[in-house]
Amino acid sequence: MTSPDLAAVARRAGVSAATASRVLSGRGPASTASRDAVRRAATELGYVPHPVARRLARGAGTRILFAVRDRRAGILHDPYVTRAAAAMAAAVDPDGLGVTLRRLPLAATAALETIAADRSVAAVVLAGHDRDLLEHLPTGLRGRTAAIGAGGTDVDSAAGIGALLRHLHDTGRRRIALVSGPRWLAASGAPLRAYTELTRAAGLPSRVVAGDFTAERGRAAAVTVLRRWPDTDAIATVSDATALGVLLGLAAAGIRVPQDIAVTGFDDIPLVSAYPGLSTATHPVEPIAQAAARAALGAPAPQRLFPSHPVLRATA
Amino acid sequence: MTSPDLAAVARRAGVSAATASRVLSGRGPASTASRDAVRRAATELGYVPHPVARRLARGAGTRILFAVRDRRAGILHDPYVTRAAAAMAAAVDPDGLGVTLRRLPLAATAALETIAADRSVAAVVLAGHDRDLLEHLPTGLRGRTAAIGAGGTDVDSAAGIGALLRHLHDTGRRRIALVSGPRWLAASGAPLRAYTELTRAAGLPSRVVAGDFTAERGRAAAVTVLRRWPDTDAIATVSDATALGVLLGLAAAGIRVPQDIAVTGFDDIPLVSAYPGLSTATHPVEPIAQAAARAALGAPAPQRLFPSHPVLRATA
DNA sequence: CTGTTAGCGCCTTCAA
DNA sequence: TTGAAGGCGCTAACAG
Repeated sequence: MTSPDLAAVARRAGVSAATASRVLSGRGPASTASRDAVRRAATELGYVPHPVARRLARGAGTRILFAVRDRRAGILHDPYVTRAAAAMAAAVDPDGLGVTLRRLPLAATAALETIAADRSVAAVVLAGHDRDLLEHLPTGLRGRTAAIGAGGTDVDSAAGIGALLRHLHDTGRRRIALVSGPRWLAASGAPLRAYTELTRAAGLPSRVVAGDFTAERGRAAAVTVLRRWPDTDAIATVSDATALGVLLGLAAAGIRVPQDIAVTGFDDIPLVSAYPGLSTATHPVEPIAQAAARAALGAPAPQRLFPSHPVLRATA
Repeated sequence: MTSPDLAAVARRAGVSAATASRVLSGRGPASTASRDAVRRAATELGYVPHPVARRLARGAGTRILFAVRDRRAGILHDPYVTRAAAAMAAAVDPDGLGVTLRRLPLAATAALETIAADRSVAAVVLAGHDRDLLEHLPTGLRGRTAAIGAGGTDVDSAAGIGALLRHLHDTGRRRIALVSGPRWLAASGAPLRAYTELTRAAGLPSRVVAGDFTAERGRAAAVTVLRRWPDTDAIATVSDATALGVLLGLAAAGIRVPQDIAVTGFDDIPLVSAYPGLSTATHPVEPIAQAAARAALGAPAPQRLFPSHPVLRATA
């Protein structure tokens, strides 16, 4: 009842364990004859390599570490993070690997050194990084690290948010505010640049408030916008959560959406955007996370930037 | 720069590797003297056991498999699943393990056999199971499997939903419908029983429609309820997603919430329940998932049933 | 292209 | 209580 090992396969195929290993792992040469013999023996015996033994022998780890840099301890409960983690956990299943989730503080260098020394870690997927972090990766992590977000596998947020901004402009909005992402985050750059370019090109005023992807900050941002620029007629945000907070803030102030102020989100999270009829743009988190996991494991990255499409509903 | 191995620790402590192993793994006898010597040597060298080697030697796997039984392929994108998976991924980090996510078809026996034979799997956490599945676990999985939901670690949904139903009754609702979970799911039983008991005790009519935790089915269920029992004055559901669908369905029919019909959800998902002001009950998914993961790994289960508290907002 | 020989790092009988 | 020896299952360097 115990599964056969490599030796059994080799014996049955009439070759040495080394040859069987070469054939089955696809590393190293092997004649067609022995290749066939080994393959046949393997299927006949129902041989399945032991992933743990394999990893140990190769000196490779057995898990992907999804490291999320953020100042909030609760970041690991964030829908974006949980979705990405789950997608990776499903993606690495065929490889016999697992996924571990860990938060990194903003000053993450020391933590990365620790990770580099952890022999159970096969590869690392980084999120919430800034430029500096990517450029100063520990030597031991180079070649087995991938990033989700700016500089790595990412959604084309500039295109998605750009399209929303253009829609706002096309529908007559002229005083558009943006609730952006936090400054410490590299990924905050692209949407901000898209906004800056568009407002400048269209001769619109620039009204930016920094958010942090939470609804709470969105709400506060809405208040700030109303106070600083009372004639604002649209508020674009960089996440559905932020947009939800903005909606709550506007509702509390008795402002009608979209009549008085239009609102857009970003992410198109199914349950979140459906109810308020949030106008937003898609964010294929799962494919991105899977691509990042594969890239971290050494697969050639087929795609760096995943498209984002506007989804217009009721709020803009 | 390469980390020290057990042999190095043993050498420095003046004992054999076997003794060092016994001390550091906490298995097997060791004199106080050698115990101290080994411990000191280990900390001095900054020794960290190699998780993969350890697991191989013990014949244990390196990952927890979170197996979710469901008929929908998209179940792995469900917020409940992703939250649980992420929580486990964070929880097993200290053990050097990882988490893998996999869907199981309703007829899951064969899949479980495969899992039992997978030597990379240290333990299994099961969700979406029915009674039969738990009772017919493959031998190889017994002792290293835990379940989330009925019969395992679970939220006290009967209490949470019971409290909501009582609230509905207390506020004058007398024709309360329930959109339940799917019949093939063991966890659907508790809320249904709570509903049945309450309606019977209060002499109310029983109006049950089966849902499946999706908003789409919630919407359909609302339509069904309106058609079959037009005088319904409250609709309780077993998930926020379902409740959202119900809200959308009622809105489409021009029905006012809560004036005409009150609506309750279950889960209290932050972003989801906030905007419509959904009245719901809490569901501590993360603690439950962590407890299940620990239980699967052999830790004594400290708690089987986690409390659920009603959260009253605008819809009921 | 192939087999032999050593590991990978730890755990676990077994005899002392 | 301890050490020696032999795995766990597979891979990699090295002759041949």
